Amino acid sequence: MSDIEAKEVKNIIVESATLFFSKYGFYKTTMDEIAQHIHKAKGGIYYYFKSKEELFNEVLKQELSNVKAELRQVTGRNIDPLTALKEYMLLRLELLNNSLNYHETLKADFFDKYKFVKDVRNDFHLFERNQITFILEKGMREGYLNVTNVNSTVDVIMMIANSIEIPLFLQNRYKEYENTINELISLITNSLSSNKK
Amino acid sequence: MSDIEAKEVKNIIVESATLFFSKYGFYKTTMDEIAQHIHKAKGGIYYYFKSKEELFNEVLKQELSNVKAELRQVTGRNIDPLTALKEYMLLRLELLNNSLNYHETLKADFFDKYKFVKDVRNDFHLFERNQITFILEKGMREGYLNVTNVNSTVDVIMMIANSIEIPLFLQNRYKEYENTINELISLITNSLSSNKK
DNA sequence: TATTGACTAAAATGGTTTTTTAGTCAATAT
DNA sequence: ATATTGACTAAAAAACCATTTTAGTCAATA
Repeated sequence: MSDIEAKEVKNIIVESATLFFSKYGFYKTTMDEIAQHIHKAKGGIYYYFKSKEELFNEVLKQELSNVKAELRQVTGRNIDPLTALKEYMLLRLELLNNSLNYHETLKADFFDKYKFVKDVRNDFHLFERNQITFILEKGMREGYLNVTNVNSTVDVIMMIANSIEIPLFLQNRYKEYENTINELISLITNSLSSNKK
Repeated sequence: MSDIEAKEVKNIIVESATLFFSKYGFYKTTMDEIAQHIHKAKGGIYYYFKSKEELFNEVLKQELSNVKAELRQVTGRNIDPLTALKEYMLLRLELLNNSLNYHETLKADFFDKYKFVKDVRNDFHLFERNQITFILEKGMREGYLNVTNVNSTVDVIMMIANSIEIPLFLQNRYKEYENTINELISLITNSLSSNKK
């Protein structure tokens, strides 16, 4: 079979897997139901993926890949850095709030049992670090921002962004915190802003 | 027996309970070992506390009461509000990092199973809200701070403070994040600072 | 009022069997 | 060769049952 068709099948598997992993999570999803849903034998999945973990990893990778693509659009636009940072943070939270497989990797039991998602998570963290660094450095060049140490500031923003994920996504406080998130972002941008105006 | 002696026994029970709860946590601690440790019959504990949960609640209450007492000293001192806020946040984290029973209430399984610690937690949150509000309002009066809405700002600070607890205390990232915490506090104070100097 | 210790009911634990499920592989089809 | 199948295995999960532990009670007692 041709490469294109092979890629098709692989994609179909991932699509089906995404469906089930998103709905039932990693544990409650069986390889059999993923296979049955696409009218294939379970063994076939193992022709494309060497394990359930690797399949989940691929699903997670694609999920975050979509998030990255959307976030890149914010960084790409030519707007002032404070607005960019604000929009980046808001969009980031909204997108991740809908990333159900990413949520699974935040859960405590998943966290220490499964190291196999580490690479995808690290990749995403690195991506975000780069995006935020890019925004801040642009802001510095153009005089909108006044930051003594960009790296340290990025560290702080990353720490905050990552820390609020658990209350927001796992404890279902997204609605409750909605207003405060806006204030949080204002506090951050206010702190970084030079008084150039 | 006199009130004083009764209070003594109650305190002894709480002391013993603190010992075991701190070491083994709520689940792994038995009422029997608490009783045996003070050479009393288990039934006796139920003369002073109506349940294991109530006893744990009392232990938690005292633990947080100590934290509150130490934090009040920061707020009480007559220093400039930015320094106060900084010291408050740092001390808060250090004290809570050592509050093992408080940590237990942060754990996911505890979180949704046990509502009985809700009051103590709410009380502590209210206390902190008051302390931070006090610092900010003092700062406003004296012209050190420039905050459009004190309540919203307190919301943000509370959200950040509470959010970082899980990575810090449950995921053991205290050391890893130590430098970043200082930067975080600088970011906050920098944002709130008027340019009075 | 305070304390005891035997008591109960419910939950936790341990061990065993059964079922489910991830992963393999030889056979087969394309 | 490249895919796909479905029966197979080993291991994990679930279900089951017996036993033990433990939270909580209470009548007796100091």
